[in-house]
Amino acid sequence: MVLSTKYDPSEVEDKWYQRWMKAGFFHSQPDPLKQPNCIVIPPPNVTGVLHMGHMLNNTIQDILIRRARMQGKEACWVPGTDHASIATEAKVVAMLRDLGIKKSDLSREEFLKYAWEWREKYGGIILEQLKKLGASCDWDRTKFTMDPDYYNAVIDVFIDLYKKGNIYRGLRMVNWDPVSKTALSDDEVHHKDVPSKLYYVNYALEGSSEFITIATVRPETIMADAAICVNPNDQRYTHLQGKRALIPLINRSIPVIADEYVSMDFGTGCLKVTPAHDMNDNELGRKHNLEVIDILNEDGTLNEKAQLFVGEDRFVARKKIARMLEEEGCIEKVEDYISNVGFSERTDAVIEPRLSLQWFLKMKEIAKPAHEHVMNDDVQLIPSKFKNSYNHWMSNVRDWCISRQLWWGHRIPAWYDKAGNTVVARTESEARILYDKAWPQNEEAQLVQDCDVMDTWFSSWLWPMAVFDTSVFRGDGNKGNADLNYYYPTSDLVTAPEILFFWVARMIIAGYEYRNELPFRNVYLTGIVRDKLGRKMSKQLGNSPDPLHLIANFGADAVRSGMLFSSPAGNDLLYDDKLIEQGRNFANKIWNAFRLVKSWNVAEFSVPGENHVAINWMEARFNNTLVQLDDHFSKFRISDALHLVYKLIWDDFCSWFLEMVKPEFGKSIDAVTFDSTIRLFEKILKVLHPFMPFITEELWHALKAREERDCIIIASWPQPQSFDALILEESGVAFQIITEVRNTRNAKGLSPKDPLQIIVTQTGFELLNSFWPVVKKLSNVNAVSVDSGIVNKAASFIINTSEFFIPLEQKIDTEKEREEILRDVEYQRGFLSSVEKKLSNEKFVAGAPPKVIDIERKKKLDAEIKIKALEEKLARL
RNA sequence: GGGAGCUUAGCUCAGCUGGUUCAGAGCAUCUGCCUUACAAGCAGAGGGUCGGGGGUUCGAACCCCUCAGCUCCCACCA
Repeated sequence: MVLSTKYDPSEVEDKWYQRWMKAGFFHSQPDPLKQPNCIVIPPPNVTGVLHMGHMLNNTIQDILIRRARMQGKEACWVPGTDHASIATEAKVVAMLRDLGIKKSDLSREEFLKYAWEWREKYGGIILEQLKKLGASCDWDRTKFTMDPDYYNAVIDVFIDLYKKGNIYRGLRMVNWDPVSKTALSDDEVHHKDVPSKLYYVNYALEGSSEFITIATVRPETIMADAAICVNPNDQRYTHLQGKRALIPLINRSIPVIADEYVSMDFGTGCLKVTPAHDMNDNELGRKHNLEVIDILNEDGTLNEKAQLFVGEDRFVARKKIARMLEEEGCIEKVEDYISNVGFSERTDAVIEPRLSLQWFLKMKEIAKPAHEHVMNDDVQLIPSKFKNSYNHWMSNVRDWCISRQLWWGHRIPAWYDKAGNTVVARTESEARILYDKAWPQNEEAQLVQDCDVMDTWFSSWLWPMAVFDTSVFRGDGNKGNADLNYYYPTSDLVTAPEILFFWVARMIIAGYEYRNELPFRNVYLTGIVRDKLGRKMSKQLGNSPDPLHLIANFGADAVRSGMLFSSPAGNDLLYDDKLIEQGRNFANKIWNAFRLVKSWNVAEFSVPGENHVAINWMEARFNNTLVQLDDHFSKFRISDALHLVYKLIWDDFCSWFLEMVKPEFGKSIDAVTFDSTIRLFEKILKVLHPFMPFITEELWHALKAREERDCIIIASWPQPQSFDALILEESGVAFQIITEVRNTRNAKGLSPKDPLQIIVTQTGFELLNSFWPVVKKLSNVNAVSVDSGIVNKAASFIINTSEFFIPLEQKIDTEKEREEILRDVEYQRGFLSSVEKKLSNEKFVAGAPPKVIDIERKKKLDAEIKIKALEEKLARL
């Protein structure tokens, strides 16, 4: 069979993925004889499509899980999707809009029906895409955060935390979108600078002719004012504290209070406090027990409490009020001002800070164990620099607003009567029982369930436990099922640093709350994938390549390794097509190494002869690399690990080893060398497998005939074996000589085909030991002679103080030679003098460790010998 | 405004406890090669005052101070 010189991944990849699935290699179940190694996937949005961030993330997880599997651990990678309430609901709303259906025209049940249909249709796409990448997930365990049992678990947790007194309902400022009439999370609000006006408004001081002037960009909110506030250290206003002022136009009396929050150098140093319509004012109001006067309707128009312009839109009202204030003479002046305004990501409406009833989880107590166990490294963050921001966040943790004004999600299990009496229960009938017990006199009262759903993170924070067992959250002392007890705590979590607080911290909190245990031991935080301009790759910007196209064009192996070439933990990955090409080229290199080996004729009864050195050397090199490789893995230096394997294959195996043992054209290879080569090739494929699963599996089978289930995916990870360090040292010398000879050829314009001669002293010969045959073969020297004498008319080079000569009668340019040697001597002298200076420094000799001094002495000696040799060489010319 | 981090070759980054060839790797560039596995390749080469300045030390890319520039997170000044 003629094999193409180009590796074609297209058929190979699908074929092997199917076979792995069919053989059940991804499947896992508790095995007491094996060590569990579990990763739960950060569940992608159910409506999502694969982007480059997912690719990187999941490649790393797959690498970890495949290596664990090969190490004989019970490797379990649990996949799944997140219902992503906000994102999904937005998509469904948009889809309905295209159909001419408004969400407001639908009942909750009707809307959810559409949402579930949508989920059925598109929810599995992203998981199918992961398969293309080669993700070796245990697909039988696929979980969705709104699976019925998962749904109930989330409800159970809400009820449990409510019973414990950790969940409460309260008024809070939210980002209100007056167009879609819903609260938004902070992430959905974008701040923009907009030119606006700063109005200086005079408030009359009660019982005085004096005025207080405040500065505001929102004069329409003066009717909601609850106080005027000055800085207590502001001597201009000391006399005002404790007095009262009158709101212009409506003449309502408000107190003048003092708080250091007010900056003295902004505006006039007097602040109007409007607790209902500003986040900071609200805090201030709470601190000073101010009245909250909400003058806005949910659509952004003014209500009766405003007294003026009732029913007018806030922006219309602003202009009218400003004019009215002007007419009344209450405006001191108006300045142009750039104000930072929040806009809705979805409707682009100006966000209105608005008070509303929301559910909260008290965080301070519940977060304590999660805080401690990260700080003491029970849960290890990689890279550890994230501990700092984790610490900062956990030290200042605020109560978590867990309700959202949406329909798609886990509905809050709270029921209210008309008076606002509240019961929390799993079902309406349970709620009824609780209610009747608590308010027996209200038998006839209607109970209505809360309309809101819970924050998405309030379900995904249970993920590492809930994927195995959703029954442990009932608070009935359930100790969990066999899977949970076996796989939990999981081993590693791989995710993006952006959600360290949203998700990771909360999973740790839930882990300690419901299992008194950490959810995972290591958190590997990947970087963000950016384009060449440093922008985050996103669908909106359209700057992200389609991962599936990349896989189709280059192969999953190439995409995986390409991304990994340049992505240290916690550092952003600057995406470049070049990276993927590098991955593809790498796959091709391996393919061609295979083609070479495949082409060999094996002579059955021959002896390895001189190939012994090559085989021993490659074994040593492999084992040496393996030790470093395992070390990199233990520290999650995945990119470094790949670089190591890359070098092992490209440089050591292909450039050196295969060239060493490659038979001359037309000749056959001896059986021992051939078998050793196959064995080494297998080992190399094994350590590459986690990174490039497809090509390694393909070649594993192409190298030799195998049993049905003898696949590399479950082959054993090689154990490092002791190796001959000396042989690596000797090879270093040999490789230097080969390079020098090649250089000489380059410099003298000689073809690699022209055989050369090397003459060397006895000490030089000993340096090489068994590597002479290798040198002869790879540098194409046909003879090596040992001579203690000096060779004239020769190119020469010095390695470890021994001089090597290549006789080249005609080709020597004495002048050029002399210049080069002089330059070298000069360098060596400079080096020597710096070493001597160091050694003659008493403080150095007294202070430095003996090891370091010995090294310096040796450097001195070597330099002296080298200079002597160079000078002799010079004399000869 | 609060917090964290970064600055090393043209680019992306390693450099672990201050001490061997420690100034590195990959990519890119340049030179010569279609040599019988691979031009998606082979053999070589050049390229850096380790952001600036100061200090500690026998010794600093690494520790301290300072200045400059960049990035991220949190809170966003009426």
